[in-house]
Amino acid sequence: MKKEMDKIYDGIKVQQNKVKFWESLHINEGNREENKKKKPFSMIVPPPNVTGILHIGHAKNQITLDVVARYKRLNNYDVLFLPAVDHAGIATQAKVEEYLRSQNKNKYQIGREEFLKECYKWKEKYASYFTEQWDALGMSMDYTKSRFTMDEGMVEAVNKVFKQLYDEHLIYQGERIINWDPELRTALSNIEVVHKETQGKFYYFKYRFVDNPEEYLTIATTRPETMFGDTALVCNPKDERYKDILNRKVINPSNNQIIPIITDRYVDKEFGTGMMKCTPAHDPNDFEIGKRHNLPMPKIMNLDGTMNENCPEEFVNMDRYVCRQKLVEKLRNQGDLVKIEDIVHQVGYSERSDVVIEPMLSKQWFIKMKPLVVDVLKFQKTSKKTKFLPSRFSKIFTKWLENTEDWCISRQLWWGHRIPVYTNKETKEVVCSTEKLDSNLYTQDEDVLDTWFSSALAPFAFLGWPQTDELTKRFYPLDVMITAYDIIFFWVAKMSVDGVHFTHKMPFKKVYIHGLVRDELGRKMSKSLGNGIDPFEIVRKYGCDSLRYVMSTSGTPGLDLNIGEKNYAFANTFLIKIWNVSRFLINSMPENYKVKKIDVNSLTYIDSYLLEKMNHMISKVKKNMDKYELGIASNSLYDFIYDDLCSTYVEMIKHELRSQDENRKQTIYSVLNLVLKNVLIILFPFCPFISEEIYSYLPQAKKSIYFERFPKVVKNIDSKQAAIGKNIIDIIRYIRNYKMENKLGISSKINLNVSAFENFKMTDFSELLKNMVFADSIKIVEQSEEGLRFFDEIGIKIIADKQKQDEAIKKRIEFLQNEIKRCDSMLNNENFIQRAKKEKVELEKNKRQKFIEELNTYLK
RNA sequence: GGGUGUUUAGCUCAGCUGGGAGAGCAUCUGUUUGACGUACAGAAGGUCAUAGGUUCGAUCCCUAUAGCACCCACCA
Repeated sequence: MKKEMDKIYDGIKVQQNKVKFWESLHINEGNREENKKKKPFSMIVPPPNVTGILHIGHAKNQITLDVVARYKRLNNYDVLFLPAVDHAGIATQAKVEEYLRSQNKNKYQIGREEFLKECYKWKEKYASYFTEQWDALGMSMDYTKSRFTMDEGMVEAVNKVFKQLYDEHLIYQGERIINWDPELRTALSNIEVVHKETQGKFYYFKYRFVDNPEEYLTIATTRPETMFGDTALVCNPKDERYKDILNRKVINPSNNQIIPIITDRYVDKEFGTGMMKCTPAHDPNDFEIGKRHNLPMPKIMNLDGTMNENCPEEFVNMDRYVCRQKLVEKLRNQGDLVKIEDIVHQVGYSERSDVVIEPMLSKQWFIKMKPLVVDVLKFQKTSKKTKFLPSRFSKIFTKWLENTEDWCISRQLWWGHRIPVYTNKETKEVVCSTEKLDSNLYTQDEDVLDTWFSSALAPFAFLGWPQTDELTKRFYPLDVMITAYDIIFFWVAKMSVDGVHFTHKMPFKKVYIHGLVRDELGRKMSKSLGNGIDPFEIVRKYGCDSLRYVMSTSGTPGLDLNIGEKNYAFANTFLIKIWNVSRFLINSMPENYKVKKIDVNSLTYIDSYLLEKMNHMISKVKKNMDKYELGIASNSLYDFIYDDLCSTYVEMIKHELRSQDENRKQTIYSVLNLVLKNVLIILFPFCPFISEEIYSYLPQAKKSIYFERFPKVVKNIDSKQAAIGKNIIDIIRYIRNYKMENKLGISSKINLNVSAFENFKMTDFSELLKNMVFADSIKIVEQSEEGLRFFDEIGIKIIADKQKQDEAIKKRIEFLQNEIKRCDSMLNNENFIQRAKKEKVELEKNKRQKFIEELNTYLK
């Protein structure tokens, strides 16, 4: 009993059980014994944070990866496609703390050990959510090798890397100005700070001279509360205006302390009054000045953003912004406020907590980036460099590396890789050790490492480094890293640095950068706008394939893509179309149809035409898939299915399928079977569920479409036959158009005069035209017959209403005359003849010749 | 302040070695309800941001200008 396809395409039903089915075939697993002779291909998933739910950006990224993985498998590669999740220090800790608060607890009450247990619980819970979500996206990753950035192997890798960098003096501890997040109470690296234009105020205060309080300097600041930490006023040494007052001292109006006036080249004479205040412990530039001049560096703020005991008593423990207001008020009352101006300036915010960052002097761990970066830059100048797609990102990448500063890697968190540095309790000796040291003798550094410290090791550590080289030998460097442009600096750059330093290779051969997903109006998706699209909502509505089709095929590499409901509906319509045509074709084939190879000699004109179109499509898809141009690739598939297969070919062979001509039908079956199979295989990487489902109804299908290989072109197609097929299609279009223009009605009967070359298969042709354009009778005439319209060698004359026909001919003549004029103007241009490509000139000449010939037939 | 991208049909976007402007949606007109949640056939709609330049020829290459977007940067 033949299995019947459902009448109606149900994207949700179609995907049922398939993920499990594929898993049972072990085809997603890399490096299996039976595949070791194949060429390797490797990718890792940019690990999402364990904090929760995959959003549309993840969907875009991960589906793109998956399309590539499936495509490579079809091309007989042994694909290693490795899933991972990131422990995401700050983000996860914030979530767990939030949870604790809901239980009326906090981390200090339960202690570090208990807190970490909570974090692990959290991680377990969300890591399993990810598997569910990945299944819903149809991901074909190798779960037997999945990794977590804090699993045992990663701990070993992180410690090894840390120790080596430490021993090489590339990791150091230093007292420097860092970005402090008062909300999360941790240091942040520079790239975790987002600068935003913010409405602020410029406050001007009087710094009075000690020797004459009536005389003062006007100093501007945007952060008055930092005045408590002022230890000098500074001007440029070349500033003539101030050269006479340099030996005098001024009173800091906020705390009445006496501070000197110094000079430093940093100060810009032209800016403001040319005199600025210097707060070494709370501003990176002031810090540098302070160091140069040995200024005291009092800190005036607590770690939670409140004022500390170095401030006048009335301000101690006051929030920084409350303090700002109170202080300004106080100074106004004292008569030390000159004016307040509104300004818009750039203010740094924490990427995570969105509070204003406080630059603060603090002891932290840093990686010395310069020497590491130099090696990467050297690599990028050789042939072993990593190629970026689109290539402009290569410039962005190197530019960032050239300008990067030391990386602050310590975080004052509990959740993460603890810094493997220990202090001997007695001798105070400091040691870095990859092994945990006895806590009776040593105390370990309290801080943990920046999350990106571990994810930077992903390309080789996920493959087993340093424990085993089984995978790295075969799959490292990774073939491609696919990611959005927003984490080039966070991740791609750091992976490159560690990759080059620890493996002496760039960790990936190619980096494919895609854009961010936005809404139809090009706006970022955000909670406050309520314009976000949950990818799983789409999956529930249309099924996974529609989402996958949109995510992998819309947009251009490197550019953002604007997507709305319409796109998904469009994709769904396409899938419905494929479903229906497949159902029709499969049902048209006889039960137990035995697949036969195509016999090139038995093909009709339109068979050849279709197969040649298919060949084009196959090569175009392959070419573009290999360039990661998924959108262009899928477009050619789309066009082929809609135009060539459905609208043209299937319409043309319908009547033949109903005929009694068994030989002809056998030929059609063999063509249809091949074309349909190829279409499904090519569609498979994009929309695996529907492809697998329909495939299973094909005669003599394999167990899974996975066991098919990417289609090859059909050889020995007679391109002359195909060209005639094209002529016939044009003739049909011409006749239909003629009817439209002459208001004849599409099914009105017409008569035709036809002239063709000697071996033209007239019966095929007339049969086809009867069915396609209701040609009642077809009369064969000589080439010289009056009024023939030529399609290459086939001449057509429509016999209908004489007057209307004359009009049509008149129009045609006009058109031809214009075309000839155009050709002439080109061909009469000597420059064109001399300098244009020969083929182009030839082409124009031939065109002209044809036009003239046709025109002559009318003018006779 | 520096840098990058972008500007093509009403909307969202293609246009990959410079050689007669394309798709989807939306609009309109036909035809069709025996693969198709309709589909098919067709129409309309564009000085390809603007101004120069290179070229026999420019949507495509170069220069400048403008709008939009993004990235980087310590200007008090």
